Amino acid sequence: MRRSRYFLPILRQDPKEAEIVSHRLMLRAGLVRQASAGIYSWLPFGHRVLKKIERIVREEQDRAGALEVLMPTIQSADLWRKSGRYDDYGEEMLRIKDRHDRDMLYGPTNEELITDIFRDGVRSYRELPRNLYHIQWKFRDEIRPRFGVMRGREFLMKDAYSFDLSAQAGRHSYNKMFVSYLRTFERLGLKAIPMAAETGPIGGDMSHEFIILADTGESQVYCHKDLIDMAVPGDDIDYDSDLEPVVRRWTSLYAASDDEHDPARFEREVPAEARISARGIEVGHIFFFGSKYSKPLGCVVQDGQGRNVAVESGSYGIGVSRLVGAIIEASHDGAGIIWPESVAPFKVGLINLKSGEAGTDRACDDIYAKLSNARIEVLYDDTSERAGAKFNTMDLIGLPWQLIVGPRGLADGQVELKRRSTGEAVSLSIDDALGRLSA
RNA sequence: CGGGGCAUGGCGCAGUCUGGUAGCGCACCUGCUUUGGGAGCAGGGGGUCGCAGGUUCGAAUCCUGCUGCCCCGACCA
Repeated sequence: MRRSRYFLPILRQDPKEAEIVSHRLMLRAGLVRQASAGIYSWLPFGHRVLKKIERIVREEQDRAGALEVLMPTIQSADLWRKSGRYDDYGEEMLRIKDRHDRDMLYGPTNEELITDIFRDGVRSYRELPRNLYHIQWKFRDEIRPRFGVMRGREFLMKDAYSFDLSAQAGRHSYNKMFVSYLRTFERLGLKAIPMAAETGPIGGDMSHEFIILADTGESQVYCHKDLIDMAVPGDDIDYDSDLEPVVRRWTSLYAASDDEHDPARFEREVPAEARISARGIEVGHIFFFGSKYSKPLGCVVQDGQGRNVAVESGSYGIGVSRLVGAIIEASHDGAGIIWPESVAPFKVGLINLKSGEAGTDRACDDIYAKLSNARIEVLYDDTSERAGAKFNTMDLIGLPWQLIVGPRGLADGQVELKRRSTGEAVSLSIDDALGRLSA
C-alpha cells in the first residue's frame, strides 16, 4: 500500500481525552476514532489489526475442534425472560423496542441464544460433545466506559459454548479451551497467565481469567514468576488426548487476581524471590456453568439409557477488540507502537527519504513491486514529507521492519533495514534486504 | 450512580473574571528555497464559539435550562 493512497490520519499531538498509552497511540496512529462514549469506528489501519487478531483466534478455536457460527447482535427478550436474566442483567443490557413494540435487546452475550439453537438441533448424547463459537459485536452499557477500546461499551468478542453429557466430559471441553487460549495468546505475542477466578454456581476450580501483565492494567494480580516463561503447548498438541497434565502444570503455581488473592497462601506457596505482584489486563475468561441455562431452556439430550438429561455447558470468551489495546499496552515505547509480527497491520514500512528524486523513486518503486509480488505486506511512504517526519511517523505506527532508502545509501548500492523493536539497523544491498524480509 | 472538570477551525490551546463583532501553534492549500530524525520564508483557505432560551444597543464572554465528553470512586470481556 502506498501511503499517498492510504487513509492514515496521524495526530501529532495527544488528544486530551486519551489518558492511557494504548488509547493515545490508537488515536494518534489512526487506528480508531471515537463515535460516542465507549463506541469506536475502526479505520483501515486498526481494522487490519483487528482482523489479524480475529484470524489467529479463529485458527486456534478451529484447531481445538470448535465450530464457527454467527449469531445476531439483536436478540428477542423472550429467551432472556426464560433464563431469568432479563431482569437480572440490569442496566448494562441495552433494551430496544421494535416497531411492533416487541422487547428486543442488543446482545451482551449469547448463552441463551446458543442454548436455544443447540436444543433445536440435538436430541442424542451421541452428538455430544460439541463446541460452537462466534466472533461478534457485543454491547454492554457500562456505567463508565474508559481506556478507549479496552473498556468500550461496544466490543468485539469471541465467545464459545461447550455442550457435554456430564460434568466430567465438560471438564475435557474446558481443558481444550484452556490449552487453546494459551496457544492463542502466545501467537499474539503476549504472555498471558491463567488465574483462578470466581467460580459461580458450580464451584470447583473451573473458571480462569487469562491476564497479561502491563503497568496500566485494571486489576492487581499476584503470581509465581515461573508462569511468565512457562512453555506453551506446540502445534503438535492432540486435543483428543488427556489435557489434564498441561492444565495441572499451569495451575499448580500460585496465580490470582485481587478478588481471589489469599496473601497467606501466596507467602506460604511462593518463595519471596519468585513472588510477582503486578498490574494485569484480562483478555480472556473461561468458565464452566453446568446446566444453568440448559435447565430453564429445556436443552436436554437422551443418554444411553433413554433418559432425558440437561446438557452441561461452559462458556469461553476472548476480548478481540480489547486485545488491540492490550497488545499496545504490552508493546510500545516512547516513540510509539511496536507491533508483534503476527498482528502487525503491515510487516514492513518502506521509507523513501527523498521522494521526487528520480533514482530514489525508481529504487523504491522497484522494491515496492518486489515485496508486493512476494506477498509481503508493505506500507510504502511515498509522500513528499521530509525524512524526519517519515521516521517519526513510521516509529509511531510501529511496523516491525523499516526499509530505509535514500540517495546517499543508494550511491553505494546500500539500503538500511531497521527493526522497530530493538532499533537495530543494518546497511545491506537491496537483494539482501529483500532476502531477509522474505525469510 | 456519587464527586470533580471540560466544550472556541482537523488536533492542542488562548480569549470568558472586566460584554464591543474571534486569535495562536500544529495540520491543510499555493509558490520559492530546502531535504538522512517532526525545515525556512511569503501568500492563502477554513470557525452556527455544544444546543435552546433570556438580559443588553451589542453576548464566545452575563443569567437559566439542556446535551455531549473526560477524570476519580463503586461495578465489569
